[in-house]
Amino acid sequence: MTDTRERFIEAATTAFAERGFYGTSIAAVSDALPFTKQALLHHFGSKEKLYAEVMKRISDRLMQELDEIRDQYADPRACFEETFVGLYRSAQQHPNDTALLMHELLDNRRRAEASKSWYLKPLLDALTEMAMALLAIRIRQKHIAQALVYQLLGAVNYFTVSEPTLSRIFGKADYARLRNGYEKELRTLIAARLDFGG
Amino acid sequence: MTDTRERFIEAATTAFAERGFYGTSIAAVSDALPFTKQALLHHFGSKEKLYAEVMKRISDRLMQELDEIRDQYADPRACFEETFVGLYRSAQQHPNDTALLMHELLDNRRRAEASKSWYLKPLLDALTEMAMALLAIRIRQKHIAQALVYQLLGAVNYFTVSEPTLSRIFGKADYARLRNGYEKELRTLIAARLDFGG
DNA sequence: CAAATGCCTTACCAAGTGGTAAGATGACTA
DNA sequence: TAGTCATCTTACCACTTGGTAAGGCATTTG
Repeated sequence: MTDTRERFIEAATTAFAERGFYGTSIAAVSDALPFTKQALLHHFGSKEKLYAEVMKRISDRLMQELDEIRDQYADPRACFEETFVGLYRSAQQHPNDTALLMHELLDNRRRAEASKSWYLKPLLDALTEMAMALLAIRIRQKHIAQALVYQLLGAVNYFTVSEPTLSRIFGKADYARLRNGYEKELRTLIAARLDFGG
Repeated sequence: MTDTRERFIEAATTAFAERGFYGTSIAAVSDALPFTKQALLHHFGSKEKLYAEVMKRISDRLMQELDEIRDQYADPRACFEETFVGLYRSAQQHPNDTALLMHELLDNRRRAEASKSWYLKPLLDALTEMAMALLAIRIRQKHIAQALVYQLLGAVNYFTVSEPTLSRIFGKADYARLRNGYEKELRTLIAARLDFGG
C-alpha cells in the first residue's frame, strides 16, 4: 500500500513543522502511527530523504495554487492582489506547511543543499515579475519589486506563523477579530502601495 | 568571573539561533568554548534556564531600543516610521537574535510557558498604540492597527531571516542590491499605507 | 588558620539518536 | 511449486542527549 507512505509523510509534516528538522526524531514520527521506526526507514531510507519528500510535497502544492490563481485573473493588478491573498489563505489553511517552510528558512542558515530554496525560486521569480510590471520598473531596479514581494510575503507568513503566540497573549476572542480582519487589511496594504506614486 | 557566563550566553545565542531550542545541545554550546558541559550547567542549572537568560537578554535590548527611538521623535508619524526602521536596522544588526525570536515564535506552537511572549507583549502594545493614533481608529477597531503592526513586523523580520536563502538563490551581488534598497522600500510601504485614505 | 564558597573538572547514568542486519509474513510471478 | 519482492518486524549498534555526583583548586570570609 502506498497509503502507509502517505501517512508517514503527513505525520512527518506535522512533526517537522512543530519541532523543525533537528528537533524531530524519526521515532517520534513513527510513534504517531501504528508502525515502527524501521518501517519508516524502509519507505524513505533516511531522515533526510523523508524530509525532502515532505518539502517537495509542499512546494508542489504552492506552485500549483499559484498557477491556478494566475490563470484565473487577466488583469495584472487583480492578479497580483489575488495572488497574495491566495497565498495568505493557503498559509492559513495549511499552518503546518507554513511553519515548516519558516523552519526551513531558518535552517538554511547552515544547510548547504539549498534544494528547496530552488524549489521556491520559481515562485519568487513569478511574483517579482508581476510586481515589476505593476510598478513600471526597469530591469535595473528589479530589487524594488523584490523588496515589495518580500514585504508582502513577510506580512503573510509571519502573521500566520504567529497564531499560537498571538492567540495566547491577546486571548482567543481578540485574536479571532484580528484574524478575521487580516485579509482585508492585506488588501488595503497592497492597494496602498500600488497606488503610491503610480 | 562573570565573563564566563557572558561567553556562554553569547555562544548559546548563536547556537539557539541556528538550530532552535530542540536542535541545540548544551554540549554543542560548551564545545564552542574552552569549558565543559558541566561548567555550563554549573552556571545556569539547566538548558531551559540558559535559554531563558538568552531570551531575556534579547527582549531587554529590544525594549530599550524602542524606548530610545520613542524619546527621540516627537511627531507621531515620524516616530512610527522611525520605530519600524529602527527595528529593521536592529534586526539586521543582530541577525542571530532575529532568527532566535523566530524560532521561538515557531516553538510557541507547543510550549506552554509563554514567558517570552509576554516579554514582547509591551512592544506589541506600544506599536499598536502608535498605529491607532495614526490611523484615527476607535477602540473597537483596534485589530486594524494590530494588523498593520504585524504586517510591518513581518516585512522586517521575515526578510532579515531570509538572508542566507536569498543571498544563495540570487547571488551575493543581487542580494546586496536588494538589501541596500530594502530600508527605503520599507519607508515607502509605511508612507503609502499611512497616506491611504487619511 | 579553618571553613566556606565559587568555579570547573572527570566520571557516570538512563534514555534517546539515526541507522544496520536479519528475518517474518504474505502476495504476486516463473 | 518455488522464487522473488514489498512490507514490516525484533534485535542490535555506537553515539549523543540532559543531568547527577563528587571532588579538586583557588579565593574569600570567619
